[in-house]
Amino acid sequence: MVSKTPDQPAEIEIPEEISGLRMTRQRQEVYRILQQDRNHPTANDVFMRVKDRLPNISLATVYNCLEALVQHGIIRQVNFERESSRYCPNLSEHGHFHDATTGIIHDVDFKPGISLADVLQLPPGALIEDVEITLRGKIAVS
Amino acid sequence: MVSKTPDQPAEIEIPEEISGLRMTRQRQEVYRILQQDRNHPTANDVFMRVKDRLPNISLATVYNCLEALVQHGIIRQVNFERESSRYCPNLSEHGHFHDATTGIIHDVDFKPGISLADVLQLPPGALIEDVEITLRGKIAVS
DNA sequence: ATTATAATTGGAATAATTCTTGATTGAGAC
DNA sequence: GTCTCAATCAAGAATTATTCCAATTATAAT
Repeated sequence: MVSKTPDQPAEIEIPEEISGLRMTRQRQEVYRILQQDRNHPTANDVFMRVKDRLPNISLATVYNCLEALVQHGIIRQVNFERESSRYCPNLSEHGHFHDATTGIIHDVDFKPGISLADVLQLPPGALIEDVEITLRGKIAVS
Repeated sequence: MVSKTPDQPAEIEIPEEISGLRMTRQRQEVYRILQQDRNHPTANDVFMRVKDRLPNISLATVYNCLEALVQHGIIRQVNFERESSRYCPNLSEHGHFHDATTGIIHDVDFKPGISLADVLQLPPGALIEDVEITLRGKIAVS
């Protein structure tokens, strides 16, 4: 797995509180990693990386932090089939394309001006709270 | 959980072989239940129901049957968040709306003439093999 | 400083699913 | 009909991601 994170990443300023969530040191570091590693890491991926800065952090805490961030709408949880959940700081409405060849997960945006509700025949009165669009396939080599 | 299955459902004819998969008794009964119970049952739901006809079947066999049917494109596996997988005999391209109030899962079709590839900005060369669209929300009472 | 509240930790527990192994079945050859 | 072989099935053990729990630590409020 290739990481694009530079050795000395520009520090990301993280406020003490986001959306009413107290940003403890652990939550800050977990969030920072998601900002830096855009490859949709799993909880365990985050755990391994966060230990560089917080050697005593536990996996349970990473799960707790991720859950708190998800609950407060600061990050999103992404599921592929029955694999480990992955986490993503991109809050815009978007889907994910999972390249079966490389394992890379690409964010997929809607074409401009299009929303999912425009193209689906939803049950009458349906109020959507959450959407998950996952695509799996290959990228043809040209 | 309410079942809409009548007590004496019309028997469904199931061929001996579908898509090259030998339709054993166990696979037939598992498939029959999916045809009859359109509420997207879990493996365990299927297991409990199939025992009426095959009292000696094991849960592992239900999993094996479901996997074989999925592999051969006879049914689809549907995942919601990290819950148990559910299974669905509707093979047309469609999504699922999970009503958080009732727990009911509704199939959601595309508006006529629209396909997902029309509305997404896919990575160049992407060949989609599988799509999963899951919506979660509530249905407003009018 | 004291108290109350919330967060963290490490390990145990859970639950869905998969794996393993041996028994059974069924289709075709004879 | 029965023999053979591969596929399938059954039962329980194993796995794995995740959650829970109880004890400790940190933070905030008074």
